[in-house]
Amino acid sequence: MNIATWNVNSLKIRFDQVIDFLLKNNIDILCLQETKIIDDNFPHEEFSKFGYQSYFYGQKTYNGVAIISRYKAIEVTYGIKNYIDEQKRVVSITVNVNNFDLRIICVYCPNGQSLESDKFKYKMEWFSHLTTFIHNELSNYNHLIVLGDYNIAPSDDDVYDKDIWQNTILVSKDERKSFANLISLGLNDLFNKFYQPPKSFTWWDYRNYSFVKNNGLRIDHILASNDINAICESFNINIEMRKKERPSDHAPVSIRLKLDKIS
DNA sequence: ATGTCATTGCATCAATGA
Repeated sequence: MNIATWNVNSLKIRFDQVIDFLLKNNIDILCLQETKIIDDNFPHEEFSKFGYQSYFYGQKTYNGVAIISRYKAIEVTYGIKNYIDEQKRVVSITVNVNNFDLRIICVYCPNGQSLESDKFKYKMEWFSHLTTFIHNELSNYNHLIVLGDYNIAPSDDDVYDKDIWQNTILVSKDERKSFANLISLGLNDLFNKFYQPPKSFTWWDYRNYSFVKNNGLRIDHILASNDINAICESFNINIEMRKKERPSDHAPVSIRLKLDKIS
């Protein structure tokens, strides 16, 4: 089973690339962020032509998340439970595979803009509510994956230049502490399960020839409970999608699970 | 280089967010 996450920066612009990615990589479940499309305009019929169900939570202009799945959801949750947020950043589904419930939580964390910004306060508050939500979800689901654009580079290894990326948004102590705290609930960053080449990133700024210089950050993550960690057999950053004409500024990130080993 | 890209409003570009 192949599961992926991708900040597409407008589903309208990137729809054909999404289909291409799904089919070429035999993706079963794909989490999307920054769909930037209202629910009335979501192309669920187009996805269904390719055999996928869509679960979406969008708004005008900004944010917007969706899960594209070959498995029909037996449960869908919109947003973070017990947190009123007008920004559409989280959608979750439960699917039943081999008689096990698999919980998929698609997240688009706030960017925060700068450490002095009110948006940074929102980012930290939002992350705290996310952490409470995941804590609760982990007590209900043994097979759980939280994946998406976290807008946090967890360590200095996750930035192309640690002197430039120091005490700024996306790398600050507070953000890294929040991320580590989320992990400590009982999650595994699946990136760390396998050997990865140095300077592996998932996002490159559109400006300054960042991609050709590999001036990137690793801010898109797939976090999973121990039971999922145990059956994960590969982790990949699908960098080829970033090389395409008119790409998203993020590359998709994907994992493969060995379902016959699920327990 | 604050160097790109996508969206919106009311526009044939400026403002905004990332």
